[in-house]
Amino acid sequence: MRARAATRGDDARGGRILNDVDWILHVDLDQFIAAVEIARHPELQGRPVIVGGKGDPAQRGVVATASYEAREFGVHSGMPLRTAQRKCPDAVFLPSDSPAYEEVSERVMAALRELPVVVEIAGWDEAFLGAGTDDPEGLAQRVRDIVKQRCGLESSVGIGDNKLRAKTATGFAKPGGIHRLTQADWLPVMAHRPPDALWGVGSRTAAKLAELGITTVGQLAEADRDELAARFGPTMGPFFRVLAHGWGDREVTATPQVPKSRSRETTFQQNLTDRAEADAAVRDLARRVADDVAAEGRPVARVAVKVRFAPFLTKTRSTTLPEPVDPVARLSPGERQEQPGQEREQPGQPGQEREQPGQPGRGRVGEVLERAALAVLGRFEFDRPVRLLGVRAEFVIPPGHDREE
DNA sequence: TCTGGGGTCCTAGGACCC
DNA sequence: TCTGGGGTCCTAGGACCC
Repeated sequence: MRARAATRGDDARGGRILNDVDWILHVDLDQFIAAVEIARHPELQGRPVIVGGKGDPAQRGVVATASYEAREFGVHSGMPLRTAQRKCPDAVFLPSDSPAYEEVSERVMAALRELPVVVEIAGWDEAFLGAGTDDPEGLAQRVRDIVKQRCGLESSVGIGDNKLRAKTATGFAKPGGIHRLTQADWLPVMAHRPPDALWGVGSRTAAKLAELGITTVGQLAEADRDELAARFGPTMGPFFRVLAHGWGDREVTATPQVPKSRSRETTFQQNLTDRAEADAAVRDLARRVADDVAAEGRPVARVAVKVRFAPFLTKTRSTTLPEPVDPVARLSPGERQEQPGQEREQPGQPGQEREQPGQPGRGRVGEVLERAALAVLGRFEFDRPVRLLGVRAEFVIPPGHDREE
C-alpha cells in the first residue's frame, strides 16, 4: 500500500470517486489456494493440505497457503515446507500451480463484476468493492453468495468507511463471515493491539516502534509526529500515525494497474559455488524475463540482478540501459537511412513485428537483457556460495504515469 | 523456523548541474 | 581558489504485501 494514498486528495483518474453515503467492501477468499486444490481433489476435503514450492517438503520452499485443518497444527504462510512437515506430518503437500489459481481468480473477479459495484483487484484472492448502498451487510452477503455459486469458494467480507477499515474488518470476518469497522469503533477495537496488526506495519517497523516505547496502536495514534518523522522519514513516519487512527483513502478504481517491472528469480536446491553456473543461470533468467517483456510489449529502461549469498545475505545491482529496448521491432537509425520515408510504427498497429513469446532467447530484447544482466552480475564479488539469483526488468514509465499524476 | 516468488513504494547518499 | 543551496538522476537497500 502506498503511504501517500492516505494523505493525498482523491483524484479523478479513471475510477469512480465515492461520496459520503457509499461503502467500501473488501472481499477475501478463504484459504484460496488450498480451496482451489481441494475443489479439484475432493478427496482432500477435511484433511490438512499444504500448498507451496514444488510440493516436496524435503526441498527448499515455503508454504503458500495451508488449509484450516493444517493451520490447527501451527502451519502458516511463509513457513519453510520442512518445518510445516515437522509440525503436521500427516499433511498432504501439493506443488504451487499458479496458472490454475490465476484462472479461478479471474472467474471470481468476473462474478464480482456482475454486482452493482466498482471492482478494484487487490491480489489473486482479494478485491475492494465500492458501492452506493444503505445495506452493506446485505450486499456483503450477496457477494459471498455469488462467489460461492459461480466458483464454489467460501469468502469473507469486511465493510468499512475507507479501504484500510474494510481490509482490517475482513480479518475479523474470517472465516466465512462479514464484519463492519468504521471510525466509531476503530480505536476501541484496535487500540490495544500491537502496531503490526496494522496493514502496512510489519515486524521490522514494529520492532523500531518498540524502541520508541510504542507497543500498541493506541500509543502510535498518540505518538509525536516529529519523533516519528525523525525515525522513519517525513513520509512514512507521520503515515504510521495516520494508519493508527484508521484513516485512509476511499478511492476504488476499476482501472488496472500498469506493471512497473517484471522479474524472475530462482532459489537453488544446492547453493552454487561455480561462477560459470551462475552465468548460465542468469542468462536463462534474463531470457525468461525477456519473454515476459515481449508479451507485455513495452520498452525496458533498467535491468537489475539480485544475488542471495549463503546463508541469507541479499544484494542487488542494477543498470540503466544506454537507451530503452523496445520489444516492438523497429528500425535502427542506420537502417532507417537505408529505407527513407518509412515511419516508425506505433505499438498495436498492424504490420509490426513483435517478438514471439515461447521462443526464449530469440530477438533483440533477449540479447540486450542477457548482456546487461551478465554485465551487472560481473560487478558482484563472489566470496561465498550463491543461494538465489534473480533478474528484473523495469519498464519505461509512460508519460503521465509517474508518481505525481 | 535455515527462511519462495513476484511485486510495490520509500529512503538516502552521491553525482552532476545551475 | 573557497564554496551555497536547490533540483534531479542514479543506485542500493529496506520494508511490506499477497
